[in-house]
Amino acid sequence: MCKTNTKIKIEGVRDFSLTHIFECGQIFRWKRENDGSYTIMADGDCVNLAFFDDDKGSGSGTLVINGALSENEGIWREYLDLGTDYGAIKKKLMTGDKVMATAASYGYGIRLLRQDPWETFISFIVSQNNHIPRIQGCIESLCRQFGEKKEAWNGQTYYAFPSPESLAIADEERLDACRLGYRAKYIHHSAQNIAKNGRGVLDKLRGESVDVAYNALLKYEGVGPKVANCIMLFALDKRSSFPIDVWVRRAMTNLYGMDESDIKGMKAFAKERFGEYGGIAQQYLFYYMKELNDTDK
DNA sequence: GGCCAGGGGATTA
DNA sequence: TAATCCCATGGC
Repeated sequence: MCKTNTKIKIEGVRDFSLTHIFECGQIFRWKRENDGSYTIMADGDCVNLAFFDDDKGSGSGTLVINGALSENEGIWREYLDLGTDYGAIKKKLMTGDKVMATAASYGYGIRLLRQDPWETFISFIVSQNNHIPRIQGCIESLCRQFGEKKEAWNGQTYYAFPSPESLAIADEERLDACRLGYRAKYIHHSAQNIAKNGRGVLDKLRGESVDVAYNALLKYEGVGPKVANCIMLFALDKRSSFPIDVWVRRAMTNLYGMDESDIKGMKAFAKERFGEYGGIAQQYLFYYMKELNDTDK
C-alpha cells in the first residue's frame, strides 16, 4: 500500500468500478489490495486508487488517487477516460439488445484506459493463447529481469517496464526465466525492430487511421489480428476495434447465436451493431462471458 | 482456407 | 495423474 503525502480527489465520478476496470483484461499490472483499492509502481511514483461508492455498487462516487501530484490530475483523468460519458454509451448499446443490456449492467463500471503503446504492444503479445494469472506473472518477470530498478518517493523499490532497447539485447537465458514459451522470440524480434527507430514509431500510430495503424502493427512478428486490435483499442484510441478472442467468440456464439467459425461475420456484426463503440461493447461481452463461465461451475 | 506445432501452467476430469 | 484450456500466430 502506498503511504500518501499527496493525493487527488475527484468527486462525482460515474459509471466507475476499479474491479471492473482492472479485472476486465485490458491491463495486467495493477495490484489489488485487501481493501479493494489498486496499486501500481510507475514513473518514480507509487500510486494507489481508491473508489468510494455513494451507494454500494452504484458506480457513482468519489475517486481518490493517493500518491499523485495535483498538477497531474489531467493526466489521470485522461488515463481513466473520465471525460467520456459511459452512461450514454451504455444506453445506446443496450437499446434493443437484451444480451448487451445484461452484459453492460453486469460490467457497469468498465472504462477503457488510455495506455502506453509500447507496454500494451508487449503485454498483448504475451497474452496470446495464455491465462490472465500467467500473463501477469510473465510481465512481472520481464520487468524484474529487464526493467530499470527504481525507488519510489516512499522508499519502495520496484522495476520499471523494460524499454525496447533492453529487450532488444535481452540474452536468452534471462528471457527463458520469464517463462514466455514460444512468445519469447516474438518479443525479442519485435523489440529489436522497434528499438531501431525508438518506441515513438508506436506512439505515432495514434494519429494514423485505423487501417494504417492495423497494417503497421501486423508487420511485427507475433502480432496478428487479435493482438493488433487489442493494441489499437487499449493504447491507440481506436475505440471501434473489436478484438475477437475465445471469450468474445463464445459470447457471439452462445449469446447471439452465431456460427462459431464465422469470424468475418462477427466482425461485420460488431461493426453494424456497435459501430464506433465496438471496443467498449467487446469489453462488456468479454467480462460478462467470463462471469457466466465462472458461475457455471 | 485449414491444420498444427509452439510453452507452460492453471484448471478440470 | 491425465487431459484440457488459455484474450493466437506463423508456416505450411
